[in-house]
Amino acid sequence: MSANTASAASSAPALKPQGCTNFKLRQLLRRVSNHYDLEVGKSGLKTTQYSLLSHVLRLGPLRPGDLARAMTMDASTLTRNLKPVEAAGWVEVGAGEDGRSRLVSITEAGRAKRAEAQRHWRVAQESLNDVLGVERVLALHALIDESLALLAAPEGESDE
Amino acid sequence: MSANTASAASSAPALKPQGCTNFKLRQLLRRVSNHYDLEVGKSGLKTTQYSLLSHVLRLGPLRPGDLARAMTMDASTLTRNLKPVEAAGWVEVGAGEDGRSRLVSITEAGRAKRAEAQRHWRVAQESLNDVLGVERVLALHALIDESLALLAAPEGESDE
DNA sequence: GTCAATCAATTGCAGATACAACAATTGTAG
DNA sequence: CTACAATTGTTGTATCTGCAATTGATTGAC
Repeated sequence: MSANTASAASSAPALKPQGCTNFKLRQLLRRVSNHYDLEVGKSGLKTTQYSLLSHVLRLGPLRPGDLARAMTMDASTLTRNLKPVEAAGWVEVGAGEDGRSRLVSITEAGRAKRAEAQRHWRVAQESLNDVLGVERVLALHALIDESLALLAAPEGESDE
Repeated sequence: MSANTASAASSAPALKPQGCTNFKLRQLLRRVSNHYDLEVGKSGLKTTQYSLLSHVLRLGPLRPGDLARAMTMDASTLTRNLKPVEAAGWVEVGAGEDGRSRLVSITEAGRAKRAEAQRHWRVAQESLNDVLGVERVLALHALIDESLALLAAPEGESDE
């Protein structure tokens, strides 16, 4: 795996990456977000809200904490992101088993809105595939997935 | 799911990308941002502020609009992001030639702070290179740069 | 049975992001 | 010289983001 500095490789002069990965990612996200929002926004959903609804739909009723973990975001961020979506009646946040935990579920209106937004999302995704080229998008996805796996949460969910 | 993923797209019918590029990018940015912030934060700068300072340093005194364009962000975002950095005395926003335009420049304190932060940034970048592998980071940078070029701003910045 | 440690979620705080609307200035046509 | 368009930047509004501290509830230790 860690083929570090392939010794005397013919084509790998082992150049160091130039520029800041964080900044580059931010730049790209801004552009890509804008691209999706232009399309998904037609449904009245922000693309972030579409992602949120999709996760709640797929992962069924679940606790906020688990949802946040599944989406790789801070629990407090999720709490706030749920607010407008809940206010719109697209999700419900009810009581969980514990008195401390809750359960997030999608509503009927949420299902409908999500389905509507999905059509727009698909257009946006196809359009992105066209602009960037399917192979590039595939490569990007693969890199992101690999990177996410390597940058696992600081939390210890493995053995302990 | 399929066990293929041979990647070689020589003649394959090109499978479609799975998942939402926007969401994936957001996930990765969250993790990567956190990674940088843990290190750069030691200098008292957010990584975004480090990027801002670096651009002001490199592009010399320049107008907010030009800076925003260079950083691929909305002008209004820049206005606000400048606030805390200006309040800390790291940049100055003075009058431009026009009565309407201004000029953003880095201060001495800003230069010092940026140099300090740069040392931390370098640690974070090297660390990221280690965790992800230099080749992966290089590939990611290349993909991002290509994608940014293809997703050029809607504005007409043609001919130059 | 009581109290501390733990867990789940929220709130305080600070910043990042952008679209739309606005204000100020400058350029230009008439 | 005036009225209108174009340029430049900032606010209003809304959302996204996360760390630290807090609230509320459960569990574990004694």
